[in-house]
Amino acid sequence: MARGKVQLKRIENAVHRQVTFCKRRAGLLKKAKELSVLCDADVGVFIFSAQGKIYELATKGTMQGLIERYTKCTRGFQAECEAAIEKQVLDTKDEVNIMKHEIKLLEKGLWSMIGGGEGTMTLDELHALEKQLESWIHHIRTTKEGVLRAANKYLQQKVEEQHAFFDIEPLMTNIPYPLTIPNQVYQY
Amino acid sequence: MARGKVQLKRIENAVHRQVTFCKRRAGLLKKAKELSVLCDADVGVFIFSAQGKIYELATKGTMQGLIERYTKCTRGFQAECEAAIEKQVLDTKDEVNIMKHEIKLLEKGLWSMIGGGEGTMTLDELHALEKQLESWIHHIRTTKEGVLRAANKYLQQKVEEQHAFFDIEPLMTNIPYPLTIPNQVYQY
DNA sequence: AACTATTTATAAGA
DNA sequence: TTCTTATAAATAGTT
Repeated sequence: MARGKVQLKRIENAVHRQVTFCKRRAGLLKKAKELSVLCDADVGVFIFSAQGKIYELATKGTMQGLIERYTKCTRGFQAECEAAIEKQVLDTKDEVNIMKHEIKLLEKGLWSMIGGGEGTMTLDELHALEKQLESWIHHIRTTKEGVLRAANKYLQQKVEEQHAFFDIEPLMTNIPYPLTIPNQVYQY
Repeated sequence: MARGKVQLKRIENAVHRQVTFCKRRAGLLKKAKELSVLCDADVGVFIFSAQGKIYELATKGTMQGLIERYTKCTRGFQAECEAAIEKQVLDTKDEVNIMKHEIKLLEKGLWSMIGGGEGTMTLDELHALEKQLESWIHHIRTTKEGVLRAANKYLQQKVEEQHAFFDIEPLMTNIPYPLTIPNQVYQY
């Protein structure tokens, strides 16, 4: 703004442009500070140079603080961003649910194959099923000696508990029970 | 800057301050735009008036875009937020992977049942399968009183068998297999 | 909101 | 970069 009007377009000469950038950058930050002081305003300015370097000014607190304040007040755009993220998360959760369903189906397949039962089972069917499971476990346990021995240790304790626990009156019912298979997360 | 030097301090007269705010605000945003055009820089400016109103300028894209860029370069608070979101996503993906593993396990178990053998299963897989079976049994035994009572009758027999079974090889081993059986509450 | 006297910012040169 | 200086631009006080 001196010794020549300025054309409002990119300065082609690189040196000239760099010099102008330094000067005007300083001027802009100075103006920002003046505005904040004179008029009791809070101003945030950040400048990315063409080389990617950042110059910034926050007239109150930190730039992050001002940004948070800005974002809180603005809400509109960021809400969309968050909605997009949320959607992605929900999509993934949908995928999880689909997989859970798949797991249920597989488990049901196992159930059906083992017990031959449908959605509800009678007590006798449950008995049979449990026997099947027991035998399957037994089969697994006898497969590997190490597994077997380790299982023994557990079951010897368990048997004690079962004695105490199951010594209740052994009444029978024929109420059919809905068969829901737990979704279990395994730990090793 | 005209007809009197300016004191760099808050303008006390409210009207005067408001007028100056309007003028200088416009000037600041103009300077910011000029800087960006002339020097090929990206500038973000936001101004909170004393009344809490926001005035802003983003010379490229949106203010949010610039803020994100700023934050990425700065590695500040938002990085933590993004990390938290990322963690949530990764946790969900972990869950997916666990479920995929579970599906494989079930498929394998199913296949073994069909094929009549478990020769292709690893020890760990056997363990997991066993846990699943245990949990199912546990489910059967604890879910409904009727089931429990029915199970009692069976288990009272079973306990005898187990006694006989475990009396064969009653000694402990120190093989470190994880043997915790999930004590799980099932929902319907 | 317009005007204008001045101050301030800064383009060009060194 | 920094300084200098002529000049453009911004704006304080006024209307």
